[in-house]
Amino acid sequence: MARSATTMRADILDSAVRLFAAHGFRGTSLQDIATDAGCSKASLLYHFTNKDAILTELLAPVGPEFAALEGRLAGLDGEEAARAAVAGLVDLSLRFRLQVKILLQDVDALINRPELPDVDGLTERLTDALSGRSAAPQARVWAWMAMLGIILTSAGELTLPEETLRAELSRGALRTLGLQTD
Amino acid sequence: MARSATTMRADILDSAVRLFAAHGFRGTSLQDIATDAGCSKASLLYHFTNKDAILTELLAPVGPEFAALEGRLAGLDGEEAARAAVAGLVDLSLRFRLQVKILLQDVDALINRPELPDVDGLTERLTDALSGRSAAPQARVWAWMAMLGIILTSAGELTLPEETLRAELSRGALRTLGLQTD
DNA sequence: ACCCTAGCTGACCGATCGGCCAGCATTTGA
DNA sequence: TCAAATGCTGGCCGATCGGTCAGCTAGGGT
Repeated sequence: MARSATTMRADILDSAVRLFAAHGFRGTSLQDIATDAGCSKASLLYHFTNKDAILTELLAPVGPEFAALEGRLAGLDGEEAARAAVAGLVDLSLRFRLQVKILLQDVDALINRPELPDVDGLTERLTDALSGRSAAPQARVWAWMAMLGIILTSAGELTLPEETLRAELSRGALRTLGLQTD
Repeated sequence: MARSATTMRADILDSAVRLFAAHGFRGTSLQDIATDAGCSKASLLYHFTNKDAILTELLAPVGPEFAALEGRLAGLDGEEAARAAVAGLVDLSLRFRLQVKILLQDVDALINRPELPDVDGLTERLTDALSGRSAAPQARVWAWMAMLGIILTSAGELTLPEETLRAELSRGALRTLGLQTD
């Protein structure tokens, strides 16, 4: 027994999340993950029932976090809700950069997974919060959520310190949404 | 001879651009394209040397258009350049929605193709145009270019009339870049 | 009438994919 | 000490991938 089951699973997930983010889910083979994790392909399938289960598990922590954010937003209204949503989503996206990238790459195939947050619900809540501010709040919400996702995935090109990135993302989001920034 | 060579090539490209945009380059097989185009897989490879050649050809019109835009921007400075870039990129992205979606889905694998525009050059030019306006203009440029791309690909969710979309995209971009909007 | 050629196809190929399984090696508990 | 359980692996399977090829069919030029 080289590594404990817990360690092995963690190593596999670490390799998988990096490779999925770099080359996409379809573009990463089980052999790629195995090589990166330093074990055999068969060993992967001993610890995980199949390739999909690996994806499910590494996305698992994302869902509850988004749900919690949505719960927090439920008690707020209008501009207050929008500002809280911006702060929350920027924070979550920074903490789950690789997962966000994976989601965006195969968004059409992954969007309806049960373990993922209800993006439609979040979008709707944001749209409601901003209603009356524009003829097309829907477009703005989509716009900055998209911006948020992609910019976080440009890790290679964007070599900004995390604090600068966080500030710029929040400012850009608030501006896009038509809210005043300090 | 069922269809002329010209018609057949056009039909194949039409099927391919839609399927690549919907399911990604890797997620679309030659058989998928053939079925959609109403011919055999072997017929595809009679008209195109390989799968990659199909992608190359349907992306071909994008490169020169972006190069032309970059040329136009070369004669401008500062805010004027930024506003022209916004208008130009919004226009191009609206005209090449499917191609932009394909590019964004496999951006890491496709970014360095010779037939594609020099995105780095464009980004650099925009960054120059905005220098002095922010501590991190690079982040803003990336942000709204990303936003622009993704928002255009959300065709299913976003059912806004093109004029509204164009106006919202331009306004959002200008705001993100820190420029005033009427 | 003829043939030549352009358009097209089914059958097939090697490579690679996700996944399965019999069995080996190491640790653990009685 | 020894058997059971756990971690792990090489080898194999069927499916599917992109791509090749010999050959069929239908017009068009002479």
